[in-house]
Amino acid sequence: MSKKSTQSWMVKSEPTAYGWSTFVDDGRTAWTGVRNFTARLNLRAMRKGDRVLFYHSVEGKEIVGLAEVAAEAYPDPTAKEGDWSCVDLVPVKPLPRPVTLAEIKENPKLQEMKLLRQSRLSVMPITPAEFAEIERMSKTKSK
DNA sequence: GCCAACGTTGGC
DNA sequence: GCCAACGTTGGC
Repeated sequence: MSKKSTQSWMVKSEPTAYGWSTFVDDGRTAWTGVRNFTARLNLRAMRKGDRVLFYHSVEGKEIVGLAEVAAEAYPDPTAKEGDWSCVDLVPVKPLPRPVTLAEIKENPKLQEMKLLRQSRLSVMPITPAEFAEIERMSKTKSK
């Protein structure tokens, strides 16, 4: 039998539009509104149980929590035209402390992250090494 | 099919 | 508020 591999991802959201605390209050949310082909590809590659880092863009500019894919890609009900997808996410836990964009920029191990390389992408894959590093940072005091 | 113009995102 | 990066659109 084969062990299911768990992929890691990151989604970005402006906290004024939809922040972590609202997400926690909701308990579950459909990640709708993505209108970018690369992001759509990533949404469709998500598998139930995959880990998803939740990043606050514009205000905060930090990774605040961990979520999980609860439902794989299905047609985005908010799309009036075009072929767009969404997934369902559930919050798992807040990070012990947020990991800021500034810290990520300073970490040599995280220089290849899409967050830095392609700042406009709102749904992106995270490598296992990057995920582990972010997890480690979140358990360590910021300077 | 190229490329200039324009719109959007998101950091600063 | 500005601007860089990037995606999309439309003229040719």
